[in-house]
Amino acid sequence: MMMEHLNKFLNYLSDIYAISTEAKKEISDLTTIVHIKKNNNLQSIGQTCRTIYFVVEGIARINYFKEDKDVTEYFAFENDMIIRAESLFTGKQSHKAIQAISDTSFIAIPAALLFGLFEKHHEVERLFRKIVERSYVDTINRLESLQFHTAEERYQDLIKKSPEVVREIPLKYIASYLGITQVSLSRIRAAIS
Amino acid sequence: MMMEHLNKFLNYLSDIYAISTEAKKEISDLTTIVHIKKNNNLQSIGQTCRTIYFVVEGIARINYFKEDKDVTEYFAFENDMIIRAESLFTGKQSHKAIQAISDTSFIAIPAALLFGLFEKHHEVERLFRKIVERSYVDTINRLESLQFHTAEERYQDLIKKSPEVVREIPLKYIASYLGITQVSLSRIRAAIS
DNA sequence: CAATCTCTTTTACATTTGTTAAATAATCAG
DNA sequence: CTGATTATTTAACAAATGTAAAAGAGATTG
Repeated sequence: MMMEHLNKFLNYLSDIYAISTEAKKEISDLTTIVHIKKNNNLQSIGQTCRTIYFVVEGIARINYFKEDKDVTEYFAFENDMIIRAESLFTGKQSHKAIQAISDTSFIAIPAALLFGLFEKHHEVERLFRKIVERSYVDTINRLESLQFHTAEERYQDLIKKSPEVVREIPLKYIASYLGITQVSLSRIRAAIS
Repeated sequence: MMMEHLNKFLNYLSDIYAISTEAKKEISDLTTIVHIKKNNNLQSIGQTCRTIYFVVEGIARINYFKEDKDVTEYFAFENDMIIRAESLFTGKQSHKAIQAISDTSFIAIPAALLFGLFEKHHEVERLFRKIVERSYVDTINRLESLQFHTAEERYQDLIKKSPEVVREIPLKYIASYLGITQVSLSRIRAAIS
């Protein structure tokens, strides 16, 4: 485990909720680092998700197939958590994969071990609760955007909120993330420029 | 507080995560019951949400206005929690309201007091974490449905998963919940019958 | 029960988005 | 560098959804 990678993760955690040095140490002991090459999967479709990931470097996405079409559900950049929550929290198999969009380094934490820490360190459970709350709020906001904004509004919002997405991620992935086809996204891009 | 109402709520909690009698007692002490008449608001747009609700009886929804159009974000039936998470968890004002669709009885819990219990009763925080996790998973699943299913698929799914929605809720609310206009929903209904 | 109000459907037309295929541009491997 | 592969755009047409207005159905109230 490279120290600067781990520190990036610990800083991310501290910004959400400060925990004791002791707890940080025990969390650190659970981490391993995983390097995934561009376009390779970190996790495959069909597995039950039992691991929590954090992107130290690079870009990743959660994706699935809807009638042979590759749909991107979520993008994770440096300093983002990436969790297939619908599998981790239910114990059901995930029909989603985690894929590296560029060469990416992840910190991996076995969920069962992290959950084990909750018994001893109440504060770790609190930290994790806050992480889940944040992800939940992000998802609610995305739902609102998909529910009643036009595709063009959604694209403009994305440019504004995450310009790095449009700069660094293939448009084909962005299209399905926005809930439209690539052809439609091309048209929108042509119309607004 | 009517006893059977409180028991309904305590049973709901037990099904998610079993907690001690002591903790149950302390949660119970935080609850009040609120009756809201059909079409009236329990919470209005513009407030910061500081209360957690549970529907004991009746039907409620979370709604907001997008360019003068009334959009339903969420339906809550008997035995559902109803929380404006994007405000409660961020401290920001909510641009969403909670409205009773029929005469509805809610259990209300001041969030600050509940969060206060977390200090003394680790198990209460765990219970609440699990509630948030469930809501998060539900939202992820709805996101997936909005992202890449047709309006007709979304309507059919809703009938299958929640037939009571279509039976008991005005179609104008269902339309915006599905992300479409009422005219479009009428067409879909005509097409499939 | 009649009048009014609200909800739902229908119609006609405009707009957006999807589909398929082809053309162009960009990237990658040898 | 060059050919091959992959990504993006464009075009033409089909399908889905939106908009506005009106008609019909259902509920509510005096």
